[in-house]
Amino acid sequence: MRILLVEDTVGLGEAIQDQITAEGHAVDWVETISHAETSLHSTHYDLVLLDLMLPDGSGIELLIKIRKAGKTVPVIILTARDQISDRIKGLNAGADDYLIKPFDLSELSARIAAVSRRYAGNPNPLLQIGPLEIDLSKHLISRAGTSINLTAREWALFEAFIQRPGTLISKSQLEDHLYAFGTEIESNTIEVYISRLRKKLGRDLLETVRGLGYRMPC
Amino acid sequence: MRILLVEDTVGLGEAIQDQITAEGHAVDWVETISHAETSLHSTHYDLVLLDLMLPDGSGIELLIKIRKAGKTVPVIILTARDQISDRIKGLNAGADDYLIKPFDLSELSARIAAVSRRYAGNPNPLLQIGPLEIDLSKHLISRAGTSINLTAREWALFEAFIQRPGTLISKSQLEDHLYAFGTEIESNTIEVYISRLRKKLGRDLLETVRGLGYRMPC
DNA sequence: TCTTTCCTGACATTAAGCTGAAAGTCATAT
DNA sequence: ATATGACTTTCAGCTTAATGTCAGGAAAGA
Repeated sequence: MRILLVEDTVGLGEAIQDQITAEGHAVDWVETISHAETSLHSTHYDLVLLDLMLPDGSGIELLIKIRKAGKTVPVIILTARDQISDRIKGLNAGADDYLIKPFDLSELSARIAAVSRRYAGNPNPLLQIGPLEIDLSKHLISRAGTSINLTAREWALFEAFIQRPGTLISKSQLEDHLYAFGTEIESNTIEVYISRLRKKLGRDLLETVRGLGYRMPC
Repeated sequence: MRILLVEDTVGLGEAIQDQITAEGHAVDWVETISHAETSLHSTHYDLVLLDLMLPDGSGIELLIKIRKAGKTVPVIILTARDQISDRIKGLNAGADDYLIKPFDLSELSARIAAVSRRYAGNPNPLLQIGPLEIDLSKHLISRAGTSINLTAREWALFEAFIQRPGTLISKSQLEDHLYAFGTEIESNTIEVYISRLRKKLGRDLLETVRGLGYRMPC
């Protein structure tokens, strides 16, 4: 895989570069948004690692530009813990995953591996679950030809089930999947979103296992 | 295997870390409950080694939290000899094994090996018991293709038998398995649940040993 | 037979989950 | 700036399922 790393903290940038290189990927490391744009124009990347605090602007802007240009390259955002609201913005803007700084390099490797499995393996994975057709890379769902729109949160929740079909997933696991570390949820948000997903995608898409969690039948 | 070591005695922590690392496992060593929680949130562990006397509380509390969150990660408790009553609490809270300090490092290795055989060996254990197929990780039971739903309590009880097939298990042991330390049961609840399990899973699944307990034939 | 232990249907109570709607956030257009 | 609309979160009332208890009957052992 060829990876573009956009990060202006030199020490962290080097560490990430070393790690990824050691795993056999090709890394281009740039420190500004403008350099990143240049690189993205001239080269095809399989993955972008994007810091949000950059000298010439916010990484979010770059992400938005990338998506507006119709590029589907997966983007993983690297963000500091105190900018959790960025997470939402990023999800809305089309990020694929998040890492909260400081993070473990092995954690980064795992996410990269996940992305490479999800995308590189089959460039346009079309899942079929029941009557639903799901295009993971484009965040599109359709049933019988008509497309269904999910909001960022709804998609994030749905994704948790897609990744582990048939598996029982507890509410706290779902919270971990939806919310950045440290975010406290003090209501039945998960239940509400389960309800919305069912309404949009079909009542029998998600099975309740009372007291334990939810499961999407394979 | 990736192992989380929660231990605040520096000397002991180092010794354990060295030993485990030498055996090829990955160890994350933290010294407080709050750090342990952080790590558990961000990373998947195959095993937790948990000291009970920690600067910011008792390891038991952490263990209870882990189990309440529905996580089944195996936990081995490291405790001093004079806190044996903790042993009871720990077992009730869902610990998998115990080591009394001071312990031999080779003893620790043996326990870790046992756990790794039990869990990591078959990541998706599919048990076959009589006509039943049991997928432990997915909490699924099926007989002749049709799936059977168990409630949380029923599953917990069934689990006790799965873990020790062929073994005679007394009613009080089953109560210990089902109920948190301190919960008093003043009725024939266990009998009722045995009855319910038999109804759902088959009459001859569980054998009554009058006056002593129950046994699941292997 | 008598006693003890166990089984199981029924039921009140409690807990978990569902969902419409209000309130709060944020992004974009005016 | 302000308004608008989309999305998110919380709340409250409701529905449904699980739980623990009891009681009467069945089975086992003496």
